[in-house]
This record gives sequence, C-alpha cells and structure tokens, in this order.
Amino acid sequence: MKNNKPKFKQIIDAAVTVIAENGYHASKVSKIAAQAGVADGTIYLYFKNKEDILVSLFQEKMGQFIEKTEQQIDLKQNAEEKMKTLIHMHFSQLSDDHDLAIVTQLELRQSNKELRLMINEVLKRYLSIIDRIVEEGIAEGSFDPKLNIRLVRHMIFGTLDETVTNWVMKEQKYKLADQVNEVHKLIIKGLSR
Amino acid sequence: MKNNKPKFKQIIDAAVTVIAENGYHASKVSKIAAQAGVADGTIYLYFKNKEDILVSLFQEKMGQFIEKTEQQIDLKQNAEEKMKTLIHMHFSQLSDDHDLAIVTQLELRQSNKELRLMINEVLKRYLSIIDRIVEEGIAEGSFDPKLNIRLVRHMIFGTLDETVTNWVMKEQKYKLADQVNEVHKLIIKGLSR
Amino acid sequence: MKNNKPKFKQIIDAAVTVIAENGYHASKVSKIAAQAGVADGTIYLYFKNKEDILVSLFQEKMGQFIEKTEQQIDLKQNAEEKMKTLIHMHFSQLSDDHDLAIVTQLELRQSNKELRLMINEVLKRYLSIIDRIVEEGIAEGSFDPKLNIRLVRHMIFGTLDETVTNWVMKEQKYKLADQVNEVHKLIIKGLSR
Amino acid sequence: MKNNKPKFKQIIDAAVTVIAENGYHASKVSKIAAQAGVADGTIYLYFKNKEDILVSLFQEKMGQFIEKTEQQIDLKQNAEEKMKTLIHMHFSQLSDDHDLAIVTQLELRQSNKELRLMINEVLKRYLSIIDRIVEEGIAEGSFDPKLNIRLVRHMIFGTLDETVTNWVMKEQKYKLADQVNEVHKLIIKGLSR
DNA sequence: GATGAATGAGGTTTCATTCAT
DNA sequence: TATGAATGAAACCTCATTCAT
Repeated sequence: MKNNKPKFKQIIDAAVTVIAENGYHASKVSKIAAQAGVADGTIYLYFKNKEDILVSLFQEKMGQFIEKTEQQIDLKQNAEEKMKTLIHMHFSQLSDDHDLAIVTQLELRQSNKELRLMINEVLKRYLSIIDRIVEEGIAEGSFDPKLNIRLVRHMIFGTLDETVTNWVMKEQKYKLADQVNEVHKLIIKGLSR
Repeated sequence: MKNNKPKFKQIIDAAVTVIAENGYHASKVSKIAAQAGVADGTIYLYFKNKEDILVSLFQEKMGQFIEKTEQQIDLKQNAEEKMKTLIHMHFSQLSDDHDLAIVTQLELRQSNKELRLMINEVLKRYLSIIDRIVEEGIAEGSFDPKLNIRLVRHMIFGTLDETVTNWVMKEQKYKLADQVNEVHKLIIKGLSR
Repeated sequence: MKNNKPKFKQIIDAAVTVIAENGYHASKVSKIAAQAGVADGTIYLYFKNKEDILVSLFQEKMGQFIEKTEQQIDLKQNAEEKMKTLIHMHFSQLSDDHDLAIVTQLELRQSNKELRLMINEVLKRYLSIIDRIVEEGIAEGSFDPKLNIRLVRHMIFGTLDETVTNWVMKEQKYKLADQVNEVHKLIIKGLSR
Repeated sequence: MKNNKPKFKQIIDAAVTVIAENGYHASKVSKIAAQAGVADGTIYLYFKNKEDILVSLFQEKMGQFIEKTEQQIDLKQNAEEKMKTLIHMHFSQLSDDHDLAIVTQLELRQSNKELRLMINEVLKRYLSIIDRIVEEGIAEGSFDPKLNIRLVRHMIFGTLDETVTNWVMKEQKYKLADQVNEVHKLIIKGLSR
C-alpha cells in the first residue's frame, strides 16, 4: 500500500502546510516538494499528478476524520446523543487542525469541477453517517418519521459546513467548540417529532 | 453609470454562458469576448481585468437576485410566510437560470481568496434579509426568542446553499421547486417556539 | 503649411512635456493627446503616426536650435569665435529647455533604428555647420590644414553630446554654461596649427 | 558562478546575434531561445527576465572588452602610448565583432532609463581607465596639468563613441582601424602641454 | 475639422511534468 | 528509488490606429 510508505504521508502533510500558507493556486509542486524535503521528481513516484496529491490529501485526512467520528459515535446509545457527537467531532477536529480547516473549507474548493466530484465521492461516506443517525432516530421514535432523508442530510451538513467556513473566514475570532450545544439544539428541534 | 451601458451587460451575460459551459479556468477572455460579439480589447474598456468581470457578474446578478427576493418578501405579512418566500425565490431564481446556478454554486467558488472576500461582501446583504426575517419572527412571537441569530443564519443559508449545490451537481435530476415546502417545514420547526 | 496650424505645435509641445515626464516608452498617444487638450483621433489629422510625432518634434525643435545657432555664428568674424559661439549655443539652448534636453539626450535615443536614421538626417544640417567652421578655420590659417574633417566633426559633436548627456544624467548638478570656455580651449587646441 | 555554466554564455551569444539581426524590440525571447538551441523556459533558469539578458550581455561582453583593453595598456610605458592602445583596442574590438558593435552602439541604447543606468555603472570602469591615463600623462609631464579631467574624459569617450556609432551607421564602408592614428593625434594634441 | 469608442495583433513568463543520470 | 535540469504550451492585456458620427 502506498499509504504506508513514509514519503507518501510526508508529501501530503507538506501539501496541507503549503496550501494553508500560500493558498491553492500559489501552491506549486516544487514548493510542496521543498517543504517535504524531496526532489520535485520524487513527487511523481508517489502521485500521478498534482491533482492526485489533492485527492489523496482529502482521502487521507477525511478518512481519519470519518474514522474517528465513527468511533466516537459508536460509543453513544441513541440518535440524539450520536448527533451531538457528530457535531462535536466535526467542530473539534477542524478546530484542532487549523491548516486542515483552511484547506478543506477554503482552498480545496478552488479546485476544478472534476476534483470536486472526487471530493464529493469521499464525502459520501460522511453523509451516510448522517443518514444512519437520522434513520436510527426515526426507528427509535425520537425523530419525525416523515423526514425527507436527503433534505435533512443537506440541512445538517449545510449547517455544519457553513458554520465552520464562517469561522475560518472570520479568522477564528470565536471558539467553534462553544457552538456545539446550540447547533445541536437547533438541529434536533428540526428533526424531532 | 457603467452598468447602464449595453455592452457591460452584454459582456456579463456572455461571461455567465461561457463560464457555465467551460468552467472558470478554461474561460479565456477571448472566448467571452467572442460570445459577447466584441473585440478582446473592448472587454478592458468596461472591466479592469478578468477578475473584475467575475466580481461585476456576481454584483450584478446577485443584486437582481436580492432585489427580486426583497420585493416578494415585502408583500408577505408574517415571518413564516416571508421565510417561505425566501426559500421559494432562492430555489426558483437559480432553477430558472441554469447557467447562473452553475456559475454561482460551482465555478465562482474556484476563485481566489480576494475575490471570495468581495463575494462575501455582496452576500452580506442577502444574509441580512435572513436576519431580519428571523428577528421579525421573534418579535411576532412565532420564533423562539432564545435563537442565536448568527447560528440560525448559517443553518438557513447552509441548508439552502447545500441543497442547490447538490441539485446542480446531480445535474438537476429532480425539481428544485418541489423541495420548497419540505425545506420550509424543516427550517420553521427548528425556529419555532 | 501644417507647421503654422496652432494644433501642430500644441501637440509637439505636449509630446515634449509628456516624454520628458514619463519617458519614451510610457508616452502613449492618448497621454500626449490629453496633455495637448485634443482627442486621440485628432493627433492623426496632424501626424501620420506616433513615430511621425517624434520625427516632427525633432525637426521642429532642432530646426529652431540650428537656426538660432547659425544666426549667432554669422555675427562672428573668425572660426575660433564661431566655434566658441557654437559651443555656447549648444550648451545654453539645452540648458534653458530642461524637458527638451531630456528628450533629445535620453528619450529619443530609445527609438528604433529607422527613427534614429531620420534623426541623423536632421542632424546633418548641424554637423555641416561644424564642418563649415572647421573649413573656414583652415582657410584662415588658424586651424591645421591636415585635419580630417569627418574625424574632427565626430570629435566636436561627440564631445559636446557626451558632455550634455552626462549633465542630464547627473541631474544637472553643475552649470553647463560654465563648461563653455574649457571645452572651447580643449577643442581649439586639438584643431590649431 | 552562473557565468561558468555553458548555457549562460550560449544564451548571451544567441542574444547578441538575434538582437544585431532583428533589432532590440523585435528580438523575442523565443527567437533567442531558438538561436541558443534551448527551450523558451530554459532562458528563465539562467536569467530573471528579458531585461536581465541584456544587462548580463553588457556586463559579460563589456567585462571582456575592458579586461583585454587593460591588459594591453599595462604593456605600454607612457600615457601617450597607452592612449593609442586604448583607441586601438576600442576600435579593433568593436571592428572585429560586428554584431556586438551593432548591439552596443545602436540597440542597447533603446533600452529604458533603468537599464541605461546599469549600463553606465559598467561603463564607469572603462571611463576610469581613461582617467588614469590622463592623470599619468599629467604626472609624466606630457599632458597639460590644467586639464579638467571630467571634461577630457567626455571628449575622449565622446569622440571614440561617436566615431564608432557613425561607422556602424554608415554600414562600415570604411576601416575603423585606419582611423586610429588620426584620432590619436587629434586627441593628444588637445591634451598635450 | 474633431471626436472617442472600438479594434485586434502580439509576446513574456510560469509551472506541471519528464527523463537521463 | 531519487534527482533536478530542461521542457514548452498557453493566455492576459496593452495601445496605436481607425472610422462612424
């Protein structure tokens, strides 16, 4: 697995740093190589092309993001608790990794349509976590059974994403973690019977 | 006012068409000029540079978008109705102008940080419409007085934006207008006392 | 005679001012037109093209330069006096018209080879004044009859031109007029029997 | 030292050829690259930009020019001999490198003020050679002690430069080398006691 | 004569990618 | 594996000139 080779991760971490610092368009392959401490050509031993660095970056980081989120959610007993954990994990993980937040909320969105479609592919796993919680809530009887799952999914993800983006853009003048309870209440009220 | 000169609008409309068709980065100035039926150099009589076309495009189109939305909202009597009108106008206007939806939801977001900050400036006017409806609802007694306005704003805009983006990405396989009622119910439930 | 029309001179004077201020390459036709207080298109009623402004400028200004020089020289009785007058007129006229000095010594030399050949055409009249003085000096018996006229012409013109250019480049930190006597002595010594 | 890399000199020599042939403004970077047998982009591995090619060209060529001149002058015993060697070297070196003469006498002077200031910087070394010879002549007692060094410098450089420029413009219809003796006599007469 | 909006050709430079070592 | 010098395609913008009014 390429993912186990140390240089692979080394280059991805370098990419996060460089993109967060310089922005997507100013992030030249040579800069990423320099930050990773390898030669330009070495990049191409681990990645097909520049876009592949970004896709891999998102897969790698989002994979960890999702995994940790799932682990925490599995510890909870009911949909409402799980929803709170989802929100908490979403906010805290991006809050803790400043550079990653900039990259996922701002810089990666400057990529072209093709790359964004791939990113959406990765996101699906995350969206299905949301779906499962909602379905569980309906089954438990705590959420409204008439909910349109797709719509609810957009509402939840849209709310979280917009909140984080705004927080990143406002240069983190307030604590994201402080928003968890209020956001949770707002969402739960929309979902409940 | 440059906005009254016919060529100004002509070029902006050409830009919407070309960007929707080719994507932001493949949209060469020469292509936009050709589509507008003017010479390349003429572009620079009306716009400072390529980026200025995008800023102006967004200001012009978003200006109309907001104006029409405000007009319709003003006809309604209470916050709940106004919210429904907001959602309806948001969905219908983007639904009706296919190319514009692609440009605002996908292509314009590929621009750099500076441009996005300008776009946010324009968006503020729209977000303040949302704020006013929420405040009105609270004053009327129909919305929960303890609502955190900023958070609610993110929820509403995030939900609408995410829904439209998903609709654009799914290549409009379903009717956006059909979602109005459900989205409205979902949001209102979150806001109500 | 186009030269008698007021706008012709108006545009030439504007060109001198604009070129002296902005340099040759930054002197756009539109800037010259603005400075002259006419429309861009009007320039082309009086001049064939941009280069023609420069050629005309040089002809007009150099024509006056040469005429005045000749008038003063004609008042003198012998070659040595005439030479002193030539040097004096060369230095004083350029010293008195700051902008013109910048244009002739620095900016006009940035033009292309073709324009410089035309400029040389105009210069010939000036060089022939030099030649005549030298020939007169030889006939009078005060200058060495074995002098190579062309060479002497280069020496005299080269000396004057280099001195003025250096004075312009040094931003006129010293008085050009103060150099007349010394330059005269130096040249006369080279020419005398 | 970049100057030791073969491609650096290769590109400079290509620039001399291309500029002499096409003139400064018609000398596109792509033409220089083609003449040097490298890709367009390679130019930018060795030079900051197009102007830097010209500055480097002048430094490189003028450096050699000055060095050779100094070497020959050092072999001579007195100021008069040294002056003759200076004139001889000045004429012969430019006479021998046709293209270089065109570039230094005509094309390089079309550059902008900034570039010309850099060129003047390089020229100072040459002018100080002249100064030293004159001072030596005065010390020896062969030159007039009352000479104004700066003026004499302008006379000598102006005479040589004007002579070469005229020779280049006249398309070398006569031998420059044949002028050495006469120019020398003329100058020496002006300098001597 | 005078205007000034419109034209459109043309070139420098960047940077992802390759490949000989 | 790793290197990094070399490649070469691709596009924004300027500005002299025109011509309908």
